Amino acid sequence: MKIASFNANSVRARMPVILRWLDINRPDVLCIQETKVVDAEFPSGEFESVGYNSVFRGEKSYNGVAVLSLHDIKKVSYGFDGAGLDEGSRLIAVKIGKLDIVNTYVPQGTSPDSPKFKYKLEWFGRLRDFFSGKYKKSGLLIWTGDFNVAPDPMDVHNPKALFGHVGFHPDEHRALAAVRDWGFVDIFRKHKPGPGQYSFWDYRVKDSVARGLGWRVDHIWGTKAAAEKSTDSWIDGDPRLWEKPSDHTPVVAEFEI
DNA sequence: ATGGTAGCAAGGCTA
Repeated sequence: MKIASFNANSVRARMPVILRWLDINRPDVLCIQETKVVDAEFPSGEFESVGYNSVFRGEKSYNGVAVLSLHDIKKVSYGFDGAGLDEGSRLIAVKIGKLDIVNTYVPQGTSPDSPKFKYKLEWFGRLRDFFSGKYKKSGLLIWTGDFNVAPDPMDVHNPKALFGHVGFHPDEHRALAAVRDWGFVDIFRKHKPGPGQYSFWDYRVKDSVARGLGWRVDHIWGTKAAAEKSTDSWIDGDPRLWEKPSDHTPVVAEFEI
């Protein structure tokens, strides 16, 4: 089973990139964030025509999450409450085969002095409660998506300069670690322990990709049982270099399931 | 990288 996560920064603007990447890689599951589209306009027909089922929850202009799969997508729920009345467009949970999969677009936080930053920290707390209330630590659970946090100094290109910035702030590290300590393993890091591996390069930084000015904020984590089933994980930097790219690129993990 | 680019949607917000 090959599972991938991609912050598309608009699913409609990114259709050529997504379809090209699906054609090359044929993942069993693709989790998408920042779809930026209401459900009525989600391009499910285009995905279906290339073999992918899809479930999704979005809103106008902002946020939005989706899961595409070659297989049946079961036990679909939206947001922390399951119905999507609260945070429906940032969290979608599914079951595909033996794997429970939770796809999140964590609030970005804007800046540490913003109310949105506090909201981001609280969001991680609600997410931990969501996991502890709905899943077993011993189960086969994957948490993936844009976490909007680089967990470790090696996950940013300049940890000294960026320390304390949104995305690499000690309060975020504590909040993320509290979710991790419920029972998650960083599956990418299990397979690729070295530095310099990024999933996001800011559009606003000139030649950010060529100059290596990236961040690793997109993740595939799993319970111990899921991590033990993983056989490899990598970041595919190619789509960030294609025409009309997202500012993120896909992260992938394979499982012997 | 305190400036810059991209997306949505039609001006300003979000990232």
